Amino acid sequence: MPQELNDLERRRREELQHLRELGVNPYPYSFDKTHDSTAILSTFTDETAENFKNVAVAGRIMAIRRMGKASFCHIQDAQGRIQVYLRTGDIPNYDDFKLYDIGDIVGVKGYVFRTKVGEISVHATELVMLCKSLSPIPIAKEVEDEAGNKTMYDAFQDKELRYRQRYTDLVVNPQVREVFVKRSRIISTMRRYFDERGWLEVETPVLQPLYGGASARPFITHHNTLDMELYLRIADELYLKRLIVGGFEGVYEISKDFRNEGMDRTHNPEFTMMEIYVAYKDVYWMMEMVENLLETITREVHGGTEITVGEQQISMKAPFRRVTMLDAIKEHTGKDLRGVSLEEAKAIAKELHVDIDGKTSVGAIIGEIFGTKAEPNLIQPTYVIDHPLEVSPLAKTHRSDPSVTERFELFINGAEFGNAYSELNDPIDQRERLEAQSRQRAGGDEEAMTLDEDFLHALEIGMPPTAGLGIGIDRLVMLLTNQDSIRDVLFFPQMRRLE
RNA sequence: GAUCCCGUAGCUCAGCGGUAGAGCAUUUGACUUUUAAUCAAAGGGCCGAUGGUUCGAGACCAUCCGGGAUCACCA
Repeated sequence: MPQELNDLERRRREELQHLRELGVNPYPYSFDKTHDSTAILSTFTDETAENFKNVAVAGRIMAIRRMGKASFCHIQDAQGRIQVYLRTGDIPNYDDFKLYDIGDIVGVKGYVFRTKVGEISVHATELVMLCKSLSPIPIAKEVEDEAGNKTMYDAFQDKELRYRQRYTDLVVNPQVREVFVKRSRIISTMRRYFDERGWLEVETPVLQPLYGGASARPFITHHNTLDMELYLRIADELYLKRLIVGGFEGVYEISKDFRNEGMDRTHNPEFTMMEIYVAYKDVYWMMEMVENLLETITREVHGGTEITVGEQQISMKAPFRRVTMLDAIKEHTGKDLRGVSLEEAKAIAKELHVDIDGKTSVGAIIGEIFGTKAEPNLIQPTYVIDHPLEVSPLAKTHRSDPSVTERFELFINGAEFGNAYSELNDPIDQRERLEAQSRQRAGGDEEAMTLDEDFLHALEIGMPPTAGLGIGIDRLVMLLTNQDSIRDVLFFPQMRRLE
């Protein structure tokens, strides 16, 4: 990439050449580590020193302090940092060390000791270059005071560079690594929870001839051989339900969905969704499963159920509060919309200054009022239930109220974290609902669902009563790692192409 | 898509009409337990891009490129 080298880059290439002339391979094949940095730091004591006479550590040089005939450096491995002490006479290639830079990856063999000031360090008897770094990394110096507070000097914090060069970010900013380790643990805990209950992890098409299962605009692509348009999936739902039709009684998928919409703090065009469908269950069973799942994950990641998110203290302990959408609106606006006409609903929306442009049904207006007036206030985990029929085309009608559906959305810290239904399995009802969506589509609503004849055929074959759920994984990770931008929980967030 | 803010050395930033600056990093020298190591010296910049205003622009104006925040849409 860099055609024109700056001084620093030129110098490093000269050092590389110099090493080669000395017969050193700057890119050797392997190195036998015996210890991680933290394994040494956490177990070394003056009494156990005998066990540390012969250790081998490896990592990236993050700091160098040269004092003529002796030098210190810190190397960083996947676990942390450890100091290395190099002294002329103790290693044969001490003179080469001046060709080593911050950013190089080295292997060190030696014995562990404690310096005058008390820092546990490796006294090198062997020093090996494992990878000469040609492009300098930002230097961030970290100081720890007596109280253990760490101060970062000159941290690498330009967000654009951090996102575009996540590898550099990960090298320089150790706390970034933590977020992604937690992300991995959240997903693996969820997977284990499902697997233990016998639900099957499956994979369904990303490239779909029709898209459905959510309201969103898709990415469109083209298959050359078939000469047909394909859509990147916006949801997994319709394929997973086909598998329930096929006889699986519990299936889940954790994978990327794609939505061709705006990007901001909480939206990336590709994002990770978990969807699960369990036969013979309903949405009330699902609520108990989800609160138990999220409490389990929170305990696994935090060691407890209480978390801090921004200014908020949130308890992830089950059970979560349940409230109907109409009650939630009444609670936060004082307005009761039970049984209102379209005209009355419009009047209330206007009174509440809620923008309902393009909303043509009572249900859609109720959904809008809820989203604007009630949702932001739902800080502690709350199941909002009984959504209007019109905004829930894939959910079963409520068993005791035909105007609403058996559905919940889970809200935490004012944002949605999950969406679940008693899945609609009446094929005639489903056809009518999708036809209504088609009419909205014809009326110009680009996000209305398409009519998928094959999906309807599957329902005609017959799907058992089923509970289904979707959880946005990225947002769950944001919540449990206290990050306020989705870009900070994605290794490589979408960025505009550079010139 | 709209509004506001930002773009100066490898990194973090100052400079806001008058000869491009600091700290860290880099180079040279000194230093065999340092830790933002220290001490002395040096190098390093198309000031995001293109136009304009001006005797003179890093700074003021316009357009564009990139980023951030808020809003709209959604998960």
